[in-house]
Amino acid sequence: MQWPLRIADLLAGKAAVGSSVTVKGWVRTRRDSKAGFSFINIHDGSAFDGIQVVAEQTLPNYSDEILKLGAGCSVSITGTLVASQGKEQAVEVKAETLTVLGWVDDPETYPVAKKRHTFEYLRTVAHLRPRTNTFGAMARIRNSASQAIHRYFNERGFYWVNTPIVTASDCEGAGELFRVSTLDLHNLPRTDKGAVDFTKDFFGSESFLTVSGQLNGEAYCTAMSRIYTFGPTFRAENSNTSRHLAEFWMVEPEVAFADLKQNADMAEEFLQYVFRAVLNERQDDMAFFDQHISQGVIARLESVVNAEFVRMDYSDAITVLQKSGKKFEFPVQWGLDLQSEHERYLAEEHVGRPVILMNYPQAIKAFYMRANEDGKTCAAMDVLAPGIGEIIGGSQREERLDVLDAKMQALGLQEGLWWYRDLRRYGTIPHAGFGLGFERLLTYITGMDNIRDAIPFPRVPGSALF
RNA sequence: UCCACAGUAGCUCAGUCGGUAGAGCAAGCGGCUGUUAACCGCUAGGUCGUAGGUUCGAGCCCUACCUGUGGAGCCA
Repeated sequence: MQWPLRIADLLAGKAAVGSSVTVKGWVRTRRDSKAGFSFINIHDGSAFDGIQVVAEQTLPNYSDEILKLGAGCSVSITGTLVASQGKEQAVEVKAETLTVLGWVDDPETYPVAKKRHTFEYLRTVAHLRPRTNTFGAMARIRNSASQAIHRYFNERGFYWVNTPIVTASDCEGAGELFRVSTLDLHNLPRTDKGAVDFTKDFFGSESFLTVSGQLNGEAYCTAMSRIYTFGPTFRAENSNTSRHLAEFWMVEPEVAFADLKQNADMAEEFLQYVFRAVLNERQDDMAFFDQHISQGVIARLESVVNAEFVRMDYSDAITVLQKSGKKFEFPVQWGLDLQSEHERYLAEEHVGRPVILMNYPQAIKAFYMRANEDGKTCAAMDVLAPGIGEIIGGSQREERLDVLDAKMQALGLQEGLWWYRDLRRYGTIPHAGFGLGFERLLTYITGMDNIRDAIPFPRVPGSALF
């Protein structure tokens, strides 16, 4: 199939000046010259910039259509690609025909006017916000990062595994789960004892939306050696912050025959790979974020790409915090989890770039993390990034059946997760992996403040609009 | 869930001591110009988040609720 050239292609010089081209897209602005022509800026989403179309008054529909074009109208233009006389662009299209495909029915109330809007307002018109500079740029960067993630793993022999969205185990980890059910809430089936009878439910048992693909991922890891998941994840926590979504995308690699050190090395290489790809592929969009959203984001990413991440043991981090002389709201003491303020101090002030903390106390980490020889800590790691805190959490997994059994028994998990236990009964191996919140990665890349602006249609407590 | 702040024109906001609402941008019309967040002029645009209450009188004071934002907790 022969695909038509996009505006990005025209701007990149893929059509010769003087050749006939067709541009289809949406009007951003129109400026008229009384010399008898109009400038129309057209965007089609293929690049940060649009292309300028010059429409002369000799066009048959000039006065009754072209002079009425405004932001949001869709058009198809055929004309000649010419060198621009203006300074802001190299080429423009001299229109020979301009067809209006769709008008804006009420320009005064068109939600995405030719003016600055707050992100807060644009969330209320999320179906139209991809037409703005910021959200168009975000959509392209999101895609670029997604593709880079798949490429990184593919080039290293990983298989992308599609783990289930619906799960029957409510013990995948901490966190509130969304219930999935077809039972009639107004007329629930009951057991003899009066409890809800979930054997009558669609799946024959209580079921939920997944909070992580990791446990299923481990099953494929212990056969395919290197796998990763990249898909939606759901948390029903009532978290109202700029860093939380009820529905978000998570990347979870799982590597057989790997230990914690290799896991940390992978996390670093992975982040650098993705950052480098976005910096290369989306220079136009990154320049916009750097200039208008968060000054210095490009330099920040470049420094992360070029510098080795600092690695630090949890125990040493505690010492650093205690010796910092800073007054923290929450106590710093070995055995306690680190608070946002502590993580921020370590990444932003003490180190100044991403830092990988390793070997946390077992008691504050998940049951599947491998117990260390000291009997107190486990092979867990968190990658802390300046500005957002924890961006990656991972660990070497507990592969010893007896050690895992002891932990699962204490939590009452061995019945529901019998199959997870089987992975240690049948050819167990050392393995490790991590989880990365994709939208958090995007806020870090772009410098956007609110995670709701890093996903097309955000789902948060109290809102599942669009 | 907790704490704080906010809700006035399509959007962003101002509104003094409680006395029946104003600007900028956007929009419409006109002017000017190879323009580029164009510029200049004119016009239109409001049940002040909702429901109660206090008062002769509420955008303003009080109560409740709703919604949004920031921070905390939980986490990715």
